[in-house]
Amino acid sequence: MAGQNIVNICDKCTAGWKNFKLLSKSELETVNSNRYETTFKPGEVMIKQGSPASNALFMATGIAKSYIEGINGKNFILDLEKPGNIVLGPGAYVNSRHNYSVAAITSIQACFVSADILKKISRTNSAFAESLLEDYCSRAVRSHNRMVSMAQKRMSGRLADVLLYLSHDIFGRDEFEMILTRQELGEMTSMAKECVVRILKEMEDSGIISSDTSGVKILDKSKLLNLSEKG
Amino acid sequence: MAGQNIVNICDKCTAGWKNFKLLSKSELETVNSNRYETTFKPGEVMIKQGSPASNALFMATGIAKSYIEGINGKNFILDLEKPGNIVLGPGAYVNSRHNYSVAAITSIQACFVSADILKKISRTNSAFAESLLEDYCSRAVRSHNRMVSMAQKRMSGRLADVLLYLSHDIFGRDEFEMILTRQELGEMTSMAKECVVRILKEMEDSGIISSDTSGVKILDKSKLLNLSEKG
DNA sequence: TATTAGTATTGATAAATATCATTTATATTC
DNA sequence: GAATATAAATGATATTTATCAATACTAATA
Repeated sequence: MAGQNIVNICDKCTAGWKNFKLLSKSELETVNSNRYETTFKPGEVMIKQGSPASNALFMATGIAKSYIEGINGKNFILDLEKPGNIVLGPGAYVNSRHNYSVAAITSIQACFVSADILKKISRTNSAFAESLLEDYCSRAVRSHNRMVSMAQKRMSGRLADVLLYLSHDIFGRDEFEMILTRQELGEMTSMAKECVVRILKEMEDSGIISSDTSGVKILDKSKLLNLSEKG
Repeated sequence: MAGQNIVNICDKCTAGWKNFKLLSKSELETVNSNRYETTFKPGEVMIKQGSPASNALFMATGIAKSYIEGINGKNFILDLEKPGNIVLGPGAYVNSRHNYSVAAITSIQACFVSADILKKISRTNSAFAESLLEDYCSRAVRSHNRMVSMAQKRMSGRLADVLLYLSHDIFGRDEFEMILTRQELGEMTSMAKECVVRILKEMEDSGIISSDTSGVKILDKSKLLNLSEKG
């Protein structure tokens, strides 16, 4: 088994996927004896778009980005992955290829588990299968929200959405480390990095946030929510 | 049972969802005796965003649009639904609410089936559960493609994508009836209806398509593909 | 047929956003 | 600590896209 044992057995892993508790003892043992712990440094690619979707990825620690390698080498960041997340892209059930890449943003500890084993378990454990459905569906709902944000909001609204996402869904705090570069913020919001800089400055000038390269603090959440809603 | 019997029993329905063949005789009977056939006129709302996700919708004939009612009454069209499609939005596995609306574009014959019954069957029939996973995953892959299209392509590229989608995925022909208004084409591509008009005209002027209000014919598919790729 | 409502079209203009060039800051490495 | 690379910031400008206003078209209906 590769790497140091950050998680001795899956059911005791502090970052265990919530749905692992749906597994029987023997199923858990199967998963446990077929997982590969790995660590990643910031920037390292964990899953490569186009490669066979043979493994799911469980995030134990750190933050990663799921992103599509699009046109002319431009990326589009679909989502951020945090501890407790399972990353088993939809390609696993479509063409057995990863349809997006995943790369480490911070240092990461993670486990790879065979997608075939998870699929097999889902065939005999219906609660587990349903939990996979719930996972895909949650991501679908979030995708839909992203699409509306992109289609119907102007830059400040889209950037407000990402700041609220970081604050609420990733860090759970109003003050957080800015783990994304301006470039990456642009790849999440469909805007040029220079525009990210300008809009952040505007938000700072109007007292909505305080911000430097390394962190953001939300000073006036209601104004930020207003920006998000008014587009 | 409401409406006239366009589909006598589900396993014989000519527009049957491909995954119905995974059901046992008794499961099929359960579905069959708990479905409600309905017809819709163009424009009628079949599923309303925000309402309880108590039913799935099976498309028997006609074309519908799945759309999110977004900001300031603006819609965003997620997808078109054609015969053979099942529409069981992801909300069914998230918060039991429909997270988007579905409305008839053409005249439509469809069946409603209880979402609870489908969920229940999926718990004992793992092949059926897996087919649901495949369905959600296919839609996820398409969502991702849409997002890249919106984020990284200019208007002509996005509109090319929609024309190719209509041609390839909905009609299966190079010449097809234009069932969407310019407004709706804009709601699929995130552009103003006036711009849709102008880009269509440009495509016509450059010999890529011929087009009038009622129909489109793709004259030069390679140029259209090129537009789609070059953004 | 006249009327009406919705849709499509067109041109002019305004607004939003991207790009380019340059400078400054920050971090990393030797 | 100097050298280098990467990211951030800034201003000027070009491009893209939306909006507005007006007109033409189409289809349904009284």
